[in-house]
This record gives sequence, C-alpha cells and structure tokens, in this order.
Amino acid sequence: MKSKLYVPGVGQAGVNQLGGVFVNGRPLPDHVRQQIVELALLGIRPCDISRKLLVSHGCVSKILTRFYETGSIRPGSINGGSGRQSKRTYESRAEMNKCQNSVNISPSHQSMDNKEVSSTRNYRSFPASPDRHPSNSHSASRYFSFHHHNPFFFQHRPTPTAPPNPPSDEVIESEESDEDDHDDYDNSSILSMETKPSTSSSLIKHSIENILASKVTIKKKRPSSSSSSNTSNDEQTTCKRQKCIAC
DNA sequence: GTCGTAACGGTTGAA
DNA sequence: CATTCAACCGTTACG
Repeated sequence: MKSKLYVPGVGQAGVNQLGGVFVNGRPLPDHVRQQIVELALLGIRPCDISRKLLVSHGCVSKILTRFYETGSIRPGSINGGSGRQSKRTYESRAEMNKCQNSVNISPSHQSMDNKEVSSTRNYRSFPASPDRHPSNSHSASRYFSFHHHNPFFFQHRPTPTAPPNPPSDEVIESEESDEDDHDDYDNSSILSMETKPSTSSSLIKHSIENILASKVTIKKKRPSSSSSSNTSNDEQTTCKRQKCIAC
C-alpha cells in the first residue's frame, strides 16, 4: 500500500499509510523525533502524534518507549548491544552522558555542552561529512552519488520561514554551523537540549528529513482535539515522564 | 479507537 | 575493493 520510489544513494523513499514520507531503513530526522517526544510530553496521545506527524504509530511507540526508558530520542542502541565498537556505540555513550545531565527537560538547560555531544551524534544518519569518516568510503560515495543525482533533496528547508537552504556543498562541509539549526526548531522546544541537532553536527540533510520537515511544518497543527480526553492519559504520561526524569 | 509489539524489508558500517 | 553480517531503522499488521 505504500508507494515507493527509489532514490539512488539513499534507498527507497516510501510513503506510509498516513501519507508521510520515509526512507526505509533510515531513522527519522531528529526534529521529527523531537516533535514526537514533545507532543507526547504535552499530553498528546501517540495516535494523535502519529497522525499529526505522519509517522506510523509503531514508530511513535518505539521512539516514546525508548525516550521514556533512556531519556534519549536519538536513534541507536543505548547499551551498545553488540560487541561492535561502532560509531553508534560512541554516539550512544554520548547520549548516556547527556542523559545523566539533561533529562531534566528544561529549555534553560540547553547549553554549550550540547555542542560537544552533538558533534558525536547526528552524523550517523548520513555521511554528511565524509571527510570525517575517511574509512567509510562506501557511504561517502553513496552520499555523493545521491547528492549528485538529487540536489533538490538538499535544498529544502524544514520551515517555510527558514532561509533558503545553503547549497549542497555546505552540507558536505558539515560545519555549516548555527545558521540553519536553531531556526529549524521551535525555540520553545522542551527537548531542545536533548535533540537539537545544534551547530556543529551536520544534521541529516538528506531527503527524508527535509521532506518530512516541510510536511510537518506546513501541516497546520490541529487544535488538539484530544485535550478533553487527555486527563486520564496525562496521568500515564506524567508517570512515564517522571520515570524518565528519574533516570 | 488506541496501544504495544513481532515480523518484515531496508540501510549502515565494521570485519 | 568487494563482500558478508550484525545491528538498527520505520512500516505494517496483528492482538
């Protein structure tokens, strides 16, 4: 039921049942994950979140479960799991460190150390800066291939108000820095500390993110119709939230 | 209608 | 350099 379109260098971009765009095998962009968690923390039910963000409810469930358990919304295993000493593990470690400090979800906490952490994350989703990962020639070539064939994918900005995306080259530079990061996100974001792709890291600039981002931002937020029914769920959510904070 | 989860197909990166 | 394989991803379907 899902339509697929093959994107060279990235894989199969598909459209899920909700009409959302995704790339099979690739994690959702950070800001989408962030939105999922934020909305959940605001008491929005997962089903509403999935509809609003056009993400499957299974994915929402996974992300929220992970968030409640680990305090991290980032993809990747927290415990590492395999003996594989990969970037994922490294990234996860950074998350763990950050989790200890940051799970108190306070915007005021978003701070500079975030930059340090962010430098170790985000990049996984796409080899945006192949030069940082010289060993990964495959990914680099895939990236360049895709980039070359789909320049338009890198020209979208998540928000309509955002300035035009710097041309693809800057993506590769990966040091693109602040210019595009903050404006992509809601400044009042509860989890901005946790999830803000922040400056240094080259956030996933590839297609799915931008596509989703534009979809999400363009899509008018429904007045949370579930507000009335939230009361009971709020308790659950609050309970989980406290559980998360406790971590 | 909502939620959690297993199965599935796909991507990624280390070996 | 190409291949293999484990880990992870999001979607789908089921209960």
